[in-house]
Amino acid sequence: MLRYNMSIRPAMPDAPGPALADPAFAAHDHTRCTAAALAAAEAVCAREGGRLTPVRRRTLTILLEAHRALGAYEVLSRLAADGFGGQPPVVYRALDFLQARGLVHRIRRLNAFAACLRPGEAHQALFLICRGCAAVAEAPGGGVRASLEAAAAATGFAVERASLEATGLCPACRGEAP
Amino acid sequence: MLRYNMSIRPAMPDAPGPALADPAFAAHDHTRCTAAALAAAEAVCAREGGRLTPVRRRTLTILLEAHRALGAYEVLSRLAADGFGGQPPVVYRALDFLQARGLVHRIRRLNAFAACLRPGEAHQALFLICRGCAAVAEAPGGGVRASLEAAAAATGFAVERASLEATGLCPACRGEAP
DNA sequence: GTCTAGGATGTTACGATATAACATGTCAAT
DNA sequence: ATTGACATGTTATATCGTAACATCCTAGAC
Ligand SMILES: [Zn+2]
Ligand SMILES: [Zn+2]
Ligand SMILES: [Zn+2]
Ligand SMILES: [Zn+2]
Repeated sequence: MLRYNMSIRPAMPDAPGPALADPAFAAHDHTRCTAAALAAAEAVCAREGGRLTPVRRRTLTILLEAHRALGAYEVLSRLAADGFGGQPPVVYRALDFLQARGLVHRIRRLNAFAACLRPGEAHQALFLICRGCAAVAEAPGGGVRASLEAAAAATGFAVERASLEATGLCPACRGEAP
Repeated sequence: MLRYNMSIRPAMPDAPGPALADPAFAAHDHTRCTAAALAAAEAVCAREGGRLTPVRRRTLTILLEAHRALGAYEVLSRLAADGFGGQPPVVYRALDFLQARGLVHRIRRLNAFAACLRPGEAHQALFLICRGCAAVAEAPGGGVRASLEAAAAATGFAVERASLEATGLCPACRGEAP
């Protein structure tokens, strides 16, 4: 198990903006999770239909490699740098495709997108956004989702999709700035 | 108890867009809840500081009277029609003020704002957004919030604010289009 | 009453995010 | 080869949100 900031992206401050999205602010082997996610993406497309075309694949790998939440225009500029069309619809369409298959999540509080860390598995994402370091973690939100459905059922509402996002302080930032 | 569409806004189709925000898709006396919310707003300002100036008061009553989620520019155009400044910062500042005091909620999935239905009471809002009729209900989300905090605690994350929003079908629309 | 400092509002200008609409291209099945 | 479905490229524009600065109002100090 590798410490993310120590070994995976040692010399890439990568400017400010929404940051890391890892399982729960915990370290992990990033190259491995990227490869796994890409393989899962192929499998999902094979199963659910739709082709993982070059733009779509590149969009996904951009999000996986960045390993943090990126704005659509940030993704777009990287796509353009790689020779793909540089207009907004290109990236929004790719993101739509990936979102529809659960390979990418949208984080509404940030107007940003992040690669899913559990592609292929049915799950409810819960995003924890640190206001100290801008890190974003995708945590399992199954329990929260169940609780939400119970609350909704009390009013007769049938939940189809839920967005669960919280802001606060990650473990590291709690120590620094309590 | 009055049936909202029958007696409160009988002749006002009010165009499409995000719709009603009532306690749980249930009917209620709207003039009463508007007056109560305004009184609560005065009390909150007296207690927490800040003045409920004309623009701010009017912004709040616009949301209360619309009784649904409104985009900032929708609110703005109504403010302008009432003689208040017609520039975006006017409405965004008023909305910021009201949000900071819990008198208005922001609904991120809709890029819209709705008057709080429990002003003055500490509470976690849970928004239920119907994809059939675009109605929006603010339900009590205390239980969901507790569940979310438990999930976050498992990763050492300290939750400060949470947005809980679900899309699905309201009771009425479930019957019509199951 | 005047002065003054902080807060509130008005206004210009711009930045950031997202989509509509249409043209073009690709590919696999007939 | 033809065709139809899907995918991409491109132009233009819609929608949402903020920075920065000028002006004004108001409450307390004197
Ligand atoms: Zn996920
Ligand atoms: Zn942090
Ligand atoms: Zn509320
Ligand atoms: Zn409905």
